[in-house]
Amino acid sequence: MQFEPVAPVRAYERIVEQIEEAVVSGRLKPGARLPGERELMTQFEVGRSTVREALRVLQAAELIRSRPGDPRGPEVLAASPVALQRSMHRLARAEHVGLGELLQFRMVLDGSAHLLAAHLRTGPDLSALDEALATMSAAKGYAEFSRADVAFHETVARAARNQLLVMSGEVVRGVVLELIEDKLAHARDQATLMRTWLGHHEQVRDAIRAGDGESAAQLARQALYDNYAEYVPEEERAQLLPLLT
Amino acid sequence: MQFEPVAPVRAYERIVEQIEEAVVSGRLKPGARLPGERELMTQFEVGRSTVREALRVLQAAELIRSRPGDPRGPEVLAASPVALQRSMHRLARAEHVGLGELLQFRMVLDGSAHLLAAHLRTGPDLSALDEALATMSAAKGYAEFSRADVAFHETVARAARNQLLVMSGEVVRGVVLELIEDKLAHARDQATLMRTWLGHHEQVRDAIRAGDGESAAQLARQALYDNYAEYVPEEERAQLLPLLT
DNA sequence: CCCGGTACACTGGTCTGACCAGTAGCACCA
DNA sequence: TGGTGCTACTGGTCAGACCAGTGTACCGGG
Repeated sequence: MQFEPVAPVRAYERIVEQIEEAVVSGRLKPGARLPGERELMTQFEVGRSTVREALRVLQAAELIRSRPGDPRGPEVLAASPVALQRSMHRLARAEHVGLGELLQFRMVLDGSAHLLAAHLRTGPDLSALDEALATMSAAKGYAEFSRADVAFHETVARAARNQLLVMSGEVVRGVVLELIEDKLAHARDQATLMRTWLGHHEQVRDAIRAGDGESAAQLARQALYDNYAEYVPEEERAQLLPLLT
Repeated sequence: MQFEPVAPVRAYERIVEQIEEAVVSGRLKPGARLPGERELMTQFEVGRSTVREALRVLQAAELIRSRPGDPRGPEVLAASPVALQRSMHRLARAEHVGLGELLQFRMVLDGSAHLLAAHLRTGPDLSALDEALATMSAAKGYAEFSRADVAFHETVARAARNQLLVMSGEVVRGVVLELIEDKLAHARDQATLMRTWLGHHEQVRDAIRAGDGESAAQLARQALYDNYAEYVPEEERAQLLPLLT
């Protein structure tokens, strides 16, 4: 016979549960408004501090947002990956996940996304890719180019028809960039960098158009390796190689 | 010239920042204790409710845990993926991420983990795999078998030397199982199921031992497809096929 | 000497009531 | 009609209080 540890259930937790259930199940749609705190405390029959702690938790989870002065009450937010991103970011820092692992993970995700995109892409996807490329080549300045680059990757991930891939990719991309953005900012020749990236992406686009998943994945992984591996500590670089076969 | 939206910074947020920084940077190690709430309110020079809201947020992020009555104060927790899991779970439900996407994502992660494991595995990894298999074949009852199965997958992921892969795998596995556990529980012949899984895993183990990454990845993905595809809605099943080449 | 029980100081959880800065919406005015 | 000032009300914060429950130090009995 196995028993489970028992912990007292706090009042604010019950409130979180109820509201979270309503939001996550879709009963409360994004943009909808919760009653104000004073109203909630009569509905739940608790003190305001208890209501507030519950709202704090929901706010930390990016489920709602509340601003002082708004008589319409706290707003229900659309699901977004930023909570996921925060969690992963924290975990990466706390567990001392190095750039090597991060890059390896991104090679896996991006590679798979490209593979799937090549097989599942539709006409509109291809147009979107062309458009993203055009934006990239028209970009002046590194900041703008970087935004366009993100858009390109998102387009690919979307073509792969998998939101998890889109979001995880987004998250890891963010964490990777955060770790090396200072190094990138001081890169000697940003113009050359941008031209190289653009060339890479055009190759990828062509492979996806041709439906050649293996090539697309291969190109994506190789491009990541070529551009970022120099920032990875020597001893971690070996574990990236199996992904380049 | 670009401006950014400005939002007032709440007092509790500043507290969260300070404590989170201390925890995530490792200045406060797991097991360490924070001062009690009354002590914190004098240190931060705020009221207790403000301190409490900050602690609530940190608690929701699984960074600390506090129990009433403990004179040692709130405890700093070790980094764990459960916060990540909660975020992903919420997102999966709210965005209506279907079983198809989930399974696809898991095929990507597990496949890559197996590929890497085959290339990077060491002697102890192989022993651990053998041990996990022994536990599986000795398991009596489905619950025990399932635990051993999880352990096997974790061993593989660990052999791949990538914590992100380990954790993401864990998360997705959890969500997938949650979605179909009821169907699985009523499966007609659990004994046969278990025997099939065991056979799959032995093949995988052999491929990893042989260093044949492609086969290991292939076997892992195929096994997932064979066992779970029947629960995936017909129209989503097509997008799994590109991963089975 | 060790051990089980007890008292106590203190913890976090919750409530009440209050004040403040700041907002949305409305009535008012030009 | 279009701007403008007022006002009711919001969330953020504080102070003080009570309670159930915990850890520990103390104490008495074996």
